Amino acid sequence: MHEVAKHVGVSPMTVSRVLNGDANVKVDMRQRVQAAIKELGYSPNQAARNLARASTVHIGLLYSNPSAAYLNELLVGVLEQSSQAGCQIVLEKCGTRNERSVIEKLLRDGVDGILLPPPLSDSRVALEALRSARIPFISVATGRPDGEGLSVRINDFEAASEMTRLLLSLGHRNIGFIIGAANQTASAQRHAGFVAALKEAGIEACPDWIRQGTFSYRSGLLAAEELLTAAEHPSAIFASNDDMAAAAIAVAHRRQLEVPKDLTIVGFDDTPLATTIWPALTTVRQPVAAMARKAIELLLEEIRLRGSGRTLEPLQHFLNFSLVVRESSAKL
Amino acid sequence: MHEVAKHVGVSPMTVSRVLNGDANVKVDMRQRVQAAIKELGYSPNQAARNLARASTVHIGLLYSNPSAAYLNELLVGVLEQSSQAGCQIVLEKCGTRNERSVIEKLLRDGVDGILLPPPLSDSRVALEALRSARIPFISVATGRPDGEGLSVRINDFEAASEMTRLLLSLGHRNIGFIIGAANQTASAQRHAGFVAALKEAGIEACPDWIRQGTFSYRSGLLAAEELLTAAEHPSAIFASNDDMAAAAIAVAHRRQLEVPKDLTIVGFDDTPLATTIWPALTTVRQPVAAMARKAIELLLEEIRLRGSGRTLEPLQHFLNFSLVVRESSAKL
DNA sequence: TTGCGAATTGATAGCGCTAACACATAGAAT
DNA sequence: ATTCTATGTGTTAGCGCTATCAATTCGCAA
Repeated sequence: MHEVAKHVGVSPMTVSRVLNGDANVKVDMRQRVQAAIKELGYSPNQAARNLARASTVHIGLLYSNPSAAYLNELLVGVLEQSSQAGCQIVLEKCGTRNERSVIEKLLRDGVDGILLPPPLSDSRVALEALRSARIPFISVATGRPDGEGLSVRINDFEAASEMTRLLLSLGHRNIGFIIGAANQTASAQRHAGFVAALKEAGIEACPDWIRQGTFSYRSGLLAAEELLTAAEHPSAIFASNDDMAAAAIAVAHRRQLEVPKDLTIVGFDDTPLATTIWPALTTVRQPVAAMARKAIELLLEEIRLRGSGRTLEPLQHFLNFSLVVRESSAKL
Repeated sequence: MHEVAKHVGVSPMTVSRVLNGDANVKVDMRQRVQAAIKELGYSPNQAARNLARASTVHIGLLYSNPSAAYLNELLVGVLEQSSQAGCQIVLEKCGTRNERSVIEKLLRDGVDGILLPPPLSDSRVALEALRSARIPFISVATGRPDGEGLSVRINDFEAASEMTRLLLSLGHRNIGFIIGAANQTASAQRHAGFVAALKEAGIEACPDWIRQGTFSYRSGLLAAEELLTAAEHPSAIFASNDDMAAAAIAVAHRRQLEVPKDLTIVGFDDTPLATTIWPALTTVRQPVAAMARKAIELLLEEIRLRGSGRTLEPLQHFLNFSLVVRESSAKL
């Protein structure tokens, strides 16, 4: 840092201020410092920053099994960003009934903020507990209505619409849909996106071909069973996540239906499962690692701001999804 | 730390020495200090240690997609241990052909040690590159013969034997086996464990019912297809990992065989997939998170030792596996 | 007994950064 | 013109720990 300071001809303190985004630095000063930082390839020593600040930021990561599919990629993103930002992650597993007590444990442990992956990001109890504790938190991949704190997500509605349009473009008109867990807002948005895209194409969604699931493989099995039992069944099934799509494939195979020759099946999320099974799933890719990184970044900003009395305004940060076409979909 | 020092009536330096396992501390002194540490609930500030040591230990974690099943749990363990130990993790993804270049990149980035999860832990190329670079490394879940550096693993042979004994105890005598990828030593050990347990029960393994797989779902599909096509098929199939077991279930269902009523299928690893599918897999649980923690711990020790010229002797650390009985297995 | 090396402990000086305050300078208000 | 405030920058003093070397103690041979 001294190098940088000398190079610009200022005191190290000014460099520090630039690094920490202090408001009281002249614009051209800031730019000169940033230029020097880049030129010298300087990167701050996190250990020293933490030591000088006399505290390391601790971020609680509350995860629960149901979202195990995300966890993998989420952790990759969290690990990257946290080691880069020099904050510590406190992992805590939590069931569906003990959110409150686990959150209280994290608070006792002195975490400075909490990261909430699904399905916790949609848990009323958890959100209530966090809000009343007035601790900064951010939810990942939730579909909560705007204005309720920080979140990082993709546009589930748009993603589902786009996937539906893909199915339509493949010639499918009779499309079955398996809705996700009712308690997760993303489910409703995906469902709405599906219906909207159909309507856009002048097709009325057939209620018989829409089944409620819970995001679990088991629920996918049941839903697909129903969809494929009818004398006349859809030519394509759009499941709200990969687990249920995988289940649908299993059911299809049991009924001697070839995928994708006799039936197109697509999923959502692009979890490892999508490429494990055969045929590999056509699905919607969520950039979970990137979402995790962004979430940590925003959360740290919020924590820093709170420390100085201010606060980040409610913000939904959207990341781009993408369609991944693999072997489970085909032209009708 | 000063508190502790005052409490014992020594200088902080002595406390530091105890913490770092310095050899030159009298035994009773060490004990008094440790007692005080425990009594006062003192825990060292990692940021300060890293700063004072003028360097943070960086551990490279080289992962490749094929082992995605482990990754999740592995990362949980890595995250916990690394934040506790105050070292930084450098994640690096690597394909099957570019091990060498990725390792070189990690070395250029200045990592102090490397953690090798499967299947990299069995890659000759990777091991060779690491050995010639003389960098500390540890492999997780490899079956390499003894005397080749550090590793943390379970006893694959024993685990497979025990699972086989479980199948035998359920009354199965005609047991099919799907071998794992030929290039991973754990595959051979699992296979050997299976054969040994059969022999122990006075049964000769039937070559027709042993198929080579590659740990992939796809290979499991092929192998199971062959095993179940024969007029007389086994009453149980033991797949060397969960992916292949899941594939075997899919094949069974396609052939209208109920699992476990008509066919018992068991896996190995207890990946998330085991509980995703239905019926949930009876499998062997590897404590991957614990293995990761232990690996980080050993690796740090080795790095520290190398710094002072010594070195940890080649060591295979074994952790306990366990059998997890779920719905995919039943009495004959 | 004296002396000497080894073993053990203490004192000092930072590691790289930032909080807190001190100090300029410029413009606004009086 | 004088005082005041806001803004920008520099100075000082650590954050909690460890490397290094100095100081002390101890055991034991001469």
